[in-house]
Amino acid sequence: MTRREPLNREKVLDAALALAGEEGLKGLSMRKLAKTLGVEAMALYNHVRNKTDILDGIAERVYSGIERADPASPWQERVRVTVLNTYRALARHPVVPMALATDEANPNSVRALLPTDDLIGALYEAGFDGDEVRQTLGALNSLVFGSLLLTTIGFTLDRDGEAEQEKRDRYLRRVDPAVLPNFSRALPALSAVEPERDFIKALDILVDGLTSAAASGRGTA
Amino acid sequence: MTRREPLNREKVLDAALALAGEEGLKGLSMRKLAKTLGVEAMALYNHVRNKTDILDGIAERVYSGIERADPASPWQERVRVTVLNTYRALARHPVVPMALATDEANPNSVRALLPTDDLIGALYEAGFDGDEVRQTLGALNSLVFGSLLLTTIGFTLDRDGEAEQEKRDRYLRRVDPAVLPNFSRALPALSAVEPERDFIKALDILVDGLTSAAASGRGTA
DNA sequence: AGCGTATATTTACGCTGTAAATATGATAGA
DNA sequence: TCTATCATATTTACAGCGTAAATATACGCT
Repeated sequence: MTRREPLNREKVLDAALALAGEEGLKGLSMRKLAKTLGVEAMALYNHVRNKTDILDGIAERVYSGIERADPASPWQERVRVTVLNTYRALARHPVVPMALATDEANPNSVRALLPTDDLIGALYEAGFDGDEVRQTLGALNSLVFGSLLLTTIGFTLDRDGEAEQEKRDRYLRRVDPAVLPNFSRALPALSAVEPERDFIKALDILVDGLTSAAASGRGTA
Repeated sequence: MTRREPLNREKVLDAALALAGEEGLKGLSMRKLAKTLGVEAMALYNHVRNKTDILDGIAERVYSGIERADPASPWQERVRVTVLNTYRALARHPVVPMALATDEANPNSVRALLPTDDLIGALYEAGFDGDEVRQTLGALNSLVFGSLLLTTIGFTLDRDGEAEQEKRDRYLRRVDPAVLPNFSRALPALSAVEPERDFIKALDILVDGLTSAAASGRGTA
């Protein structure tokens, strides 16, 4: 009976990310998490302050995995790439936007703020002032978060194994064309096959808008 | 001792909306809700199927309160007004976007889908096809949700009475200008005084982008 | 050998949603 | 008026949650 090697913070966060990936945010509990590690719940508290600390940890980890844009590229490209990389990193771990949206987590490290710093840098370089930077940053973040959350919800498996998707279908099939004519016309096209493609289109519209705003702001065009 | 008049679904939903407004989504529990109604928790189940039903109910109620745009106005205006009215209705009850984002609620009634139907109608009128409608609708919804969630989080009171805002301030004051130069330059401007104004700016950029897309799509300009 | 230290477990508390059984009280019919 | 019915409210109970506190275990070091 050799003693298994002890737990540590990284292993706990690994397991938490994995469990949350399978069972969602609500499915991530200290007891279940401990079980996947072959340990009792309270053992986790030797490596992690509390559950919030776990959520902060995985948020921070995912944020730290965001690839940074080439600092030599023009500011529009830097904005586009940074935001898209943020989207992609978060899309791989939908728990993170969910935990942030419900205020259960906050990425705390400086490392996690680097992409935001890049973004702000690009916006300053475009000629925006502080207020415009805040407004634009908010718009970009909102689009990322909103897109991720909206595409995430409604696709988890239910307890009894029925996919939410089926329930949603059954519900949508009831839509009365007389009452919601446009909605029912659009129904067949409404489920996005490639959410990222849709996101990119919206992002491009936004970035184009920023370009015009920047140009007129500087009187350069 | 006159018998008090009985509960009903509407009163339960009223109280739920009020309690959630004061204590947030996590603070809304069956027991606390019952207490505000002077009743035991299980009494609620005579008027409401379960907690999800309550969340669905308040979501549906808030969605039903969205003011509809003038159907005679041009499609851009209809999009703008519908989306803005959605934002305003949800901003009055931040629990609703939160519950939707975490998949704890779904507005189920046809009445709640009317604004979306209006929106889709406007987009079809602009000349978009089904895929473009889905993509655009997603972008608009994402912006609404993202904006609301991002401005909601981080401003709730903590258990011990310290405002999150102070904690955030303390944290942000640590930001090292050498590591995050752009971030720390933008810091003073980063807290939005009027989130709705920022939202409108982003919305306008998006709607302008849609106008161009619609025009080029039809070859009208 | 024995002590200190890091790690893991046990037990317990107050909270959650809600199933099931019970109690209450107003109303309708005889 | 007495009683049966029925909607409503309460009580009790259970499994789950996060985590504080006390306890147990086992390793490295002197």
